[in-house]
Amino acid sequence: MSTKLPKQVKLKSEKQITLLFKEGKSFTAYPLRFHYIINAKLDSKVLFSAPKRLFKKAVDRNRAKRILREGYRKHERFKEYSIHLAISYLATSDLEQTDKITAALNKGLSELDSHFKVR
RNA sequence: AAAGCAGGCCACCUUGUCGCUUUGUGUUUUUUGACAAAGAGGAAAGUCUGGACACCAUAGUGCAGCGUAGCGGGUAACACCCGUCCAUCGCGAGAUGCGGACAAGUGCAACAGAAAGCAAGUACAGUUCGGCUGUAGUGAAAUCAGGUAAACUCUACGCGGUGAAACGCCAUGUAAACCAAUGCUUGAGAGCGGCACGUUCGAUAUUGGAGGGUAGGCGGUUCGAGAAUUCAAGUAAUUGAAUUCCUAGAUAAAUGACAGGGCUAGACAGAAUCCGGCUUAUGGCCUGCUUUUUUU
Repeated sequence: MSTKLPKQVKLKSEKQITLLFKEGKSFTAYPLRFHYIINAKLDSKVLFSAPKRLFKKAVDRNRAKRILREGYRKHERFKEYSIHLAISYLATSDLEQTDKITAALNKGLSELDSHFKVR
């Protein structure tokens, strides 16, 4: 596995997304919120979101999602997991502090790791 | 030099590594993987306007409604642009536009005045003896072709609706629903945007076909009122000709990260069918001009 993140890995289907947010489990690692479904039949797929409610400008939404995607891209192991994952950015500002965000991302991902291993 | 006016240009640059989207090359059963090229804006924004395009009838007629408004020109079109007159503002460079019509009708008008329309009328003079005419007096204006249309109104010109989630196709495909043809009687009702006209369709039967919803894919979709350069016409907006170029095309939505250098900081801000404009947000550079002051 490499550090690539091609199109196929993104979660796109509207049905699967609504299922993920409705049925999936979730936890928070401020300023991020993780939703996930673990199922052996699933391919690993991920989506990143930044709500329009909190980020009025499209530039900021793009930036938040790019930071998350770049942080996730470095973690190769998740691409082999059978998981559908959504990572949402739920703070209003502080997009400049990329360190904090990536730290939160790492924390959340390691927590997710533990969840996965329990299964 | 300071303050100001107008116009134009740029939108941090660069090297390396990793990563994203599209296209091409070539490999492979296919996928993956490889290499190469290209990859956000001047406002991509607000959705305020004018079109193209698609469907509803080839988008019709009258009324209503809405928009525009000196004059001339430009344009696919416009509420936009150019020229020019006028008005207002500014010492000025310049800026702004609420600039059609009050010889159709209705309405409105501070103060003054008898009176600013339906009711009156002071003084003097003239007189064809009629409140007929003139002068004085108030006022911007006095019985009249005064003012006012960011008052109703009138005139001229323009305007049908919906909006890329339009629309066309593929695949999946259960039922009374959908479509076509034939037949039949009443023409209920529907397209139809506010009304009327007009026009198209139109209930139940038979036969044939495969439609709608949901999820998915392809097209529409980026070659265009296109860009650059030169020449010509025009005061200009703009137009014509020649040559060259192809310049984002995503779809839970592609441009990012890390490290180094220049100068350490680098604004507003992210395409979503496509063009013309307007408006708003915003960093910097340049050019011309105006006023004031100083020096020669």
